[in-house]
Amino acid sequence: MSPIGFDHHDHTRCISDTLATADAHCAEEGLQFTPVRRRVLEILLAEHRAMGAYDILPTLADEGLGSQPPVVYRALDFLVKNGLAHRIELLNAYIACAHLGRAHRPAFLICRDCKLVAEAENELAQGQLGEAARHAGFTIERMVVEVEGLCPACAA
Amino acid sequence: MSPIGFDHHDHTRCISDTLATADAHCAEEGLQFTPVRRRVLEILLAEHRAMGAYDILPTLADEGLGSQPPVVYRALDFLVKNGLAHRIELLNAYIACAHLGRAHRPAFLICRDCKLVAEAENELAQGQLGEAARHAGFTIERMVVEVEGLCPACAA
DNA sequence: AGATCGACCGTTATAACATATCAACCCCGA
DNA sequence: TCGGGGTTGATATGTTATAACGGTCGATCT
Repeated sequence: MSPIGFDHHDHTRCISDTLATADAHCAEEGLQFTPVRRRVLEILLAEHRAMGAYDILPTLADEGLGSQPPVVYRALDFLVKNGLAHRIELLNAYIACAHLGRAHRPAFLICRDCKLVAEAENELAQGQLGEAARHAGFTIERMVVEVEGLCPACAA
Repeated sequence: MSPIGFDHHDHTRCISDTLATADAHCAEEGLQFTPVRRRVLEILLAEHRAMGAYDILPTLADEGLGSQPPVVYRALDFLVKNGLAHRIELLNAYIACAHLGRAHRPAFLICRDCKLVAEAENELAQGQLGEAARHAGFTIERMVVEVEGLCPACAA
């Protein structure tokens, strides 16, 4: 699985495909993919960039889909819980999942300059860290792996 | 380097050693280890647990060392910048460095139950993720690795 | 149909975390 | 003794996140 985000790709396609996959996934799982939730995912998908809840809110409000923080946070919680989006802890922000449908432990490459975020795979649980955790008797439930740096475009 | 935090150890010693090392380090580097900064590190050292800025503030205020948020945040920034403390992004909180003096890329094991935090070493830059980043042309500057789960005591 | 339940949404208010700004202070070196 | 860098004090404000409560709507049971 290669990082998605910094490379060029057919983004219109990328959006519609992901939305379709999300529709299918929710139908399969019996999840309610409501207008607010769907629209928030759509807004996140517009760019491979993390957005804060308060960045999303005005768009939602313009469209009469809820104008108060809890509306966005509830939608984001739903998306994150069901693997349709991820939270970027370094930015206190959210991003659409780029590997929808595939089980994965995500790792993020975050450009500190243009704020673009790429999603890669982390193999950490298998490595020395997983070993150290097991040795310490620690039960791993969730891993946050975020790398800050410069994307190819901004490095140039 | 083994994770520090879940195991039993002579904590009084752990505190005084770290403070002494910090004193020496600051003297060497020509850093001003002022009363506020030293006291904040001391407060963080009291437990292997992450503390929010607003947890630290009252203690500081009681002692006449500043009673407003910027005072704590400035001290925390100093400690983090100089490797005396780390910020835990998952918790929006801060913890004293447990491997003071040794160059390291920290990884954290965070117990979601008792909030104890252990500091381990992350080997990520060498693994597949580092490889993927290089392949994507991404320049790594900072890595955040935080693992949430259950510590041995809470799992029992 | 009416009762009931669960999931979602709207709204108000507030909690928790963080920073901008400007003035005052202190030490040290020119 | 003057000036500059770094630190602190104080006020105000910005940003992110949640608690709490009530209303709506559709599904299900009787």
